[in-house]
Amino acid sequence: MANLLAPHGSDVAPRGIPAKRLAIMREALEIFLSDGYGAAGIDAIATKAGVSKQTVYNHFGDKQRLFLAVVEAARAEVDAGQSIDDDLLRSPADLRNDLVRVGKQLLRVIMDPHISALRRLLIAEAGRHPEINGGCGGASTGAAPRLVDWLTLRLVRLTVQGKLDTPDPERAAAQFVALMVYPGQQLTNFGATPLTDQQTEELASAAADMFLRAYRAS
Amino acid sequence: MANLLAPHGSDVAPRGIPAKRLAIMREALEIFLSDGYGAAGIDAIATKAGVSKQTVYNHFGDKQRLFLAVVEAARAEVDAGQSIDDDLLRSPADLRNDLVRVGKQLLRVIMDPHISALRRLLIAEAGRHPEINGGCGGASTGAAPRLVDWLTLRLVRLTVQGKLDTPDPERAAAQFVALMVYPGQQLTNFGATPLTDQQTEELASAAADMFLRAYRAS
Amino acid sequence: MANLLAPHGSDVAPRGIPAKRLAIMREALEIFLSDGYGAAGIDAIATKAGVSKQTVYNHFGDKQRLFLAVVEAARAEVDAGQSIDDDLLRSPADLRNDLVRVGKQLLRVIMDPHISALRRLLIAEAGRHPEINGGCGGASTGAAPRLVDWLTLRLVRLTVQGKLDTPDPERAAAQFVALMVYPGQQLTNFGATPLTDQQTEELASAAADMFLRAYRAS
Amino acid sequence: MANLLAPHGSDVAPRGIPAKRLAIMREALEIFLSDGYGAAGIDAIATKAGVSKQTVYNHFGDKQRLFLAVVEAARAEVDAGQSIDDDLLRSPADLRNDLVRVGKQLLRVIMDPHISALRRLLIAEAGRHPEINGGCGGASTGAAPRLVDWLTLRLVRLTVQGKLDTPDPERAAAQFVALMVYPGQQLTNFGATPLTDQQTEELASAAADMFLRAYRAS
DNA sequence: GATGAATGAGGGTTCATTCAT
DNA sequence: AATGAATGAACCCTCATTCAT
Repeated sequence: MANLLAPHGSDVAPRGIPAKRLAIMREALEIFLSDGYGAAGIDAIATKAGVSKQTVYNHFGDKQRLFLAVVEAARAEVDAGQSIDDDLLRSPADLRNDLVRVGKQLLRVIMDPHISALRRLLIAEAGRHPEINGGCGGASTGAAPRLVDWLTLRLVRLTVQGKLDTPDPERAAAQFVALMVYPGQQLTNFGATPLTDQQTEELASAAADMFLRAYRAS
Repeated sequence: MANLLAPHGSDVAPRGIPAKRLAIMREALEIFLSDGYGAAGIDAIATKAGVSKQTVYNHFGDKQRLFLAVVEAARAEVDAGQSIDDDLLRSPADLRNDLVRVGKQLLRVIMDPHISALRRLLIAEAGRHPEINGGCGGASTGAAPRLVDWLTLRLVRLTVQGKLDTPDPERAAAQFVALMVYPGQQLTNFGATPLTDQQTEELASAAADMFLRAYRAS
Repeated sequence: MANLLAPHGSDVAPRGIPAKRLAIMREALEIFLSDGYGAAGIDAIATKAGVSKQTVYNHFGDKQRLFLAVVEAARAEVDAGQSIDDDLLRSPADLRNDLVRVGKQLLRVIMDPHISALRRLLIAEAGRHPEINGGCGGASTGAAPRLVDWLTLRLVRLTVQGKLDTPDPERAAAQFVALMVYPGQQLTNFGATPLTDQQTEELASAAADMFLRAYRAS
Repeated sequence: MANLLAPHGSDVAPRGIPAKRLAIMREALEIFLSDGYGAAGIDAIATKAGVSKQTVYNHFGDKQRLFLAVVEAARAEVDAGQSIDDDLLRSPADLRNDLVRVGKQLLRVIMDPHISALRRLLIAEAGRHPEINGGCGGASTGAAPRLVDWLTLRLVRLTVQGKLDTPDPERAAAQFVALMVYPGQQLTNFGATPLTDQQTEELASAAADMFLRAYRAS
């Protein structure tokens, strides 16, 4: 995996991607994230990547295509990297406790500074670069479809086990995410400022509490 | 009120704000919203407002201060303009029905194209312009604190009436908003594409259902 | 008159044309003439004119419009500046001698290095800048319609006087010009190398001789 | 012969010229003619010729040498291709008629769009590329020395036959050409716009008429 | 002989900003 | 309070050219 968001250490070109191309993408992502599309300068990207400006153009054609390539790669990497401790919610002794722990992990993943920055960038440029959305709806803005899928599976199992009563498990999973993430984004300006541990705890708790009030098997 | 988001009709300067200053702010907002801060050009703003470029500088000092002034005014206007039908959830015969109607109105307000565009702009620039947040936390990014306050009041009353059981009404209100708005933003790329009537209906229904499962008085 | 082709002395703005604008035009003409449109650089023009590059753009919009403005002004100046000794061919004692002297003056005007350079530029860019021709046909490429008119008048008068027999004086005038100018251009690569005095003499003589053989009254 | 100006059909390399070299020259000529030397891009030439940019450099060294090679080949081809119906002016029953027909053929050859484009290019770049003129004077700018030679021969013969009286047949031939070609170039901006049939007819007639007035044997 | 990758310099153009009036 | 003219820096992009293969 390309590891675009990693520190600049690993110069190994992963998928046969030439090292220079990778370097360009890494620096481009960093600059796009911090400056936005409009204020990002090809010159700065090239310099930071240690290549000539024209090399950037040889590889990507123009600024917009560079942007799209970088964003696509970053999104793929984010999607691939998200995961939650697989032991949770499997056969929980303390259901609320597991829910809270899942919630905290979800928040840590979704509110991760790099991911949040990417999300802010995507939100900002969505209107100006329609190609940015691969038809997959809002999921593309950096939400966590894979996490929702993972959670859905767990809810189905818990419902079968008689511990929950979720008439529509996928919807319930999405609701659990919404209950935490939305206020989390409000509190942090979409990740611009970090979420404290205490806030994380409170958000996860509140979400778990409402979730259990609504869906715990009676 | 300045009416920045209104069509260019009313040339009357409201609160003693000079007409030219108002024109500048109006056009600046429009351009900032459509192009973003970085790509917006003072020249274009001045031209569209029918004034000299230097007049813009005379009034606002520089681009950043113009941006902040415009954003602040727009936010104030948005905050002042949000309202919900005051008859709802007062003493509802059909509680779920009222909740759904409140939800739909909330969605219409929050997902309004102008407001969404402003929110996207704020999210995009939040990291680059720290002054944008006046210490009021996430609320400033276009959420609806007033709406939450309004809803909290209703929930308190309904709980007193014995129709609901909300241990923390303010939290419950915020949760109700989150349940609708978060998926709404996901579906529409934060308002870049409009929400259909059917989607609105479904989001409000799903939120009301979960809300009632969690908080209806037993 | 703007005096674009003159040495850089006279900083007086003639027709209310601002001095900087005039300086830009003067240097632009010089660079366009020596480098051609494509190779001419706005940067060099601005520097030589002692202004900022942006000032050039403020005045002329873009390179093409600058080019057209400069060419138009130069052409107007050339058209206004061409003249021939008015005593010639008035009531000539020695018709051939006057014809030769007119021919030599014509050649000197038409083969003037500055004018030739302008003509080469116009010829080179005619295909790429259609606006360059003001509908006046080939005359616009730097030929000498005014000189032809002047000569036509003389031929009419001489025919009336019975000294010539020109059935179509305007055509005869144009023919006299063609007889000299065409070989003159061939010999000098359209003015890129100067015409020697001897060549001038021979061309004028040959043209006069043929002209008289064709049109002298019998 | 290289057939540079022909449509891209014949891929046979004629004189042992490698096919790729020929393709490069062909496309280079086309681009030089349409864009001029300065605006022509090696990249575009290589792409259109279906070779790598470096191949162009391997063959021609640099842009200037490519330009000179191409121009030289094109000029050779033009010189070789010009010819006039050999029956004309041999022993004409109607001298004026033959002269007019010769004039029209001359005009068609000299005002041919490809040849005119080449002439404009040569005129434009003559000042910047001194090597362009192989010491052969004005003939190099696309005039028709071979045609003048051909015509001279005819005039000598007609003078011997007593039908004409040309004291200097070569000069007379050049004059005949000048009388047509110069106004033809003026009318068409040196071939940028085509000459109509009627214009051709008129030019040839006028030239023939003056020519006969001057040189018909009395 | 042919290529893809890379380069430094420069292209035209627009930026936010200031000065004189 | 408002303007037109001017600026230096930076923008994205393309140029002719070379190196390693």
